[in-house]
Amino acid sequence: MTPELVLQNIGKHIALTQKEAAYFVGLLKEEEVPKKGFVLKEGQTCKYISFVHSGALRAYHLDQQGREATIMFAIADWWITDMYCFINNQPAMLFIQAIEDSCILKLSRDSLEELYVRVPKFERFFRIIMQGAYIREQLRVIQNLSLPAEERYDRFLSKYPRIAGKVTQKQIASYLGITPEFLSAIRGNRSRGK
Amino acid sequence: MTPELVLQNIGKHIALTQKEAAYFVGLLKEEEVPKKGFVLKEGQTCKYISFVHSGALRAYHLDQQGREATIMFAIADWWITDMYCFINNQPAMLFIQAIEDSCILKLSRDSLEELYVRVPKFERFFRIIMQGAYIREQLRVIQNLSLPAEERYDRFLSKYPRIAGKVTQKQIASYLGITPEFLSAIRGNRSRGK
DNA sequence: CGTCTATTTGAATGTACTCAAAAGCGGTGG
DNA sequence: CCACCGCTTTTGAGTACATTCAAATAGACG
Repeated sequence: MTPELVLQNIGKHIALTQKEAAYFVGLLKEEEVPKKGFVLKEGQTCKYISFVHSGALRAYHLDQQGREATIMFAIADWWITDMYCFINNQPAMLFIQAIEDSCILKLSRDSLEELYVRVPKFERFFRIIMQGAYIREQLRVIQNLSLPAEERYDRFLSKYPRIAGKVTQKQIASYLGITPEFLSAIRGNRSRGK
Repeated sequence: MTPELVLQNIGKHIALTQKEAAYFVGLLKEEEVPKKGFVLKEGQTCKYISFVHSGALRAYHLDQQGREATIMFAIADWWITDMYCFINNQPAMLFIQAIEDSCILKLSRDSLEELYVRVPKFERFFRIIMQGAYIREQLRVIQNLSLPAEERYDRFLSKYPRIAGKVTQKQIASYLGITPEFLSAIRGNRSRGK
């Protein structure tokens, strides 16, 4: 796996010298994750933030009644982790699982701290990443509060068409906060024209 | 109003020299906002991110049916803005209104960009602020998806006791994503011991 | 092929909403 | 200081959106 994609991802927001790029790449750990393999399980220490080089991952939370709530999907060119636990060194609340065979680049918390010191431009890079993540979550909260399930489904499809093609309806339902049965009903109405 | 509180807020994450602090303070614009006054209205350009020096603000979104969804509350020592619109120069989606007489310090987008260039430590500061905001929103999404209204209410009270004391039930209901009538019913059950 | 899981369908149920009206509370002006 | 007005909160009846449970069908994978 060449590090081109991740360097390109970073290049969208900051410019690195050859040396800086080489140093950064040296901090990354490659990992191949087979479909259904776990990058993180609840209760483990979340040591890494991961860049998805190829494939697709899903982060979800299991509640007391054993129901899954999908927190996010990540396809190629996205970053994913259990941010709360990564930052606060807490046992993970989330499972992160491969939806298809995937290839990721992991950056540990310690490496990241070192990176911030050695190449402060990365403070900017991750400021922009965090900002984007915050905005997306906030838009999601607004939509969850103010739109009915059917419209949330529409918006999901139009906002994330590439993801929609890779995941099951059950997973979409758990992202939208509804049951698979109800999502099926929504789709049923729709195809019958009403 | 002395700038001590905001400097202390920043001092939690980065250390500034006298000069840097003075430069930063020079970028801020003070504003007194009376109870029920607006810091931002939907459709306006959101030019500022605001630090709450005293008082309390509420950000909310109005949907097509005219229902309010409360996005966040901010009391002294918090930062607030319509982040999506602040960052992307879009017309505001949110109203930001004072819940009580408040005093805020506003930092414009242009000033902030300049600040990032002149004092790059602020990249770190806002990286940490954004990170915290992202984590809070993500936890909120998890709880909205996996907890019933009654438990979300409990958690709100225990997580934000200082806010709970300042706001109406109607506002709490709109933060939790339920109607005021239903929140009232929850509270009714509770006081009757069940 | 056969097994496992995802999806669909339908009936019964529950959680939360709407609408309406009464009661409470806070602020304002006479 | 009290009376009134407007808004919040409570209460209740009827309703709607979404869930649960169960079973049938369809797809994916070894």
